[in-house]
Amino acid sequence: MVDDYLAYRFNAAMADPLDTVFAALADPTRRAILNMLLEDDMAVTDVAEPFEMSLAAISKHLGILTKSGLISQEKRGRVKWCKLEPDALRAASVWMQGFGQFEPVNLDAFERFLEHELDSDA
Amino acid sequence: MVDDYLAYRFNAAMADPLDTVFAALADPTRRAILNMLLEDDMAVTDVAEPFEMSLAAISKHLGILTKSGLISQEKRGRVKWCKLEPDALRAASVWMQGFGQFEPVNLDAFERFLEHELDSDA
DNA sequence: GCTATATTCAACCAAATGGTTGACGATTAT
DNA sequence: ATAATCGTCAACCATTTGGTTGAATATAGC
Repeated sequence: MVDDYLAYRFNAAMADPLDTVFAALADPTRRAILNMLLEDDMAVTDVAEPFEMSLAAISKHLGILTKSGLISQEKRGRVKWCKLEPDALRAASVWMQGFGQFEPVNLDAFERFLEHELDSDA
Repeated sequence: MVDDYLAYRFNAAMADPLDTVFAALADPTRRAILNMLLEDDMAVTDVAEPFEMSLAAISKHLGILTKSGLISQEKRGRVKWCKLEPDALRAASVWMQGFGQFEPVNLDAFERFLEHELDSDA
């Protein structure tokens, strides 16, 4: 049907992208990583440096972020570069817009949130 | 310090609101519930009706949504009314805006997403 | 060819998540 | 008073999550 052409479907095998994106965002370590990548692309080791957990743990977090599409990883030589993929947030953002007409972004509030994130996570 | 006055902090006891909001949004059942409440306030039993799971399970989901602030519950008589609280999304929305200047909401895309959500979840 | 660096893999663990069922407390209706 | 309805609680279960450690696999440098 025409509907199926426009509104693509998910079978049991593939999870709704919103599931994985929101789940990825639910972890403070992962949000902190996204904030770091906002500044610049980074190697896995460098991403891990400020955190008090093992490199393997960060590697897992990066894997989750990659599966969700929020970042991409490209291996050049022996280092794997992590790059923010902000487009992946668009679906989630669009979904959220349905729940109220938010006033245009308040930059003060945004700065406070960013600040809090960096303080408490990194 | 002045900073602490403006940028309020979280101790180990209280979780970052973003944690709970994003975690709440990561579950398709809970997103479907939010979509239902977008239409109207509903009693717990009525929320549960379209789902293929127990009332107790839905009650738990509603508890999680309430803790996250995404909905509120008010008991009148023997029925507990559930009400959408879209303000809780604002923090998350603001946080997400930091990751790219999304073009103004595309309503076509939004409708497709809503449609997909309703089809696959309910 | 060795050695150091970058990253992942595999096995394991504790805690959290999402569901079930059955009993229970409140409230409403007969 | 008794019965039906609304919703939660408690105990349980399987699976997922977020972390650890130690070994393994590239790749780069000497």
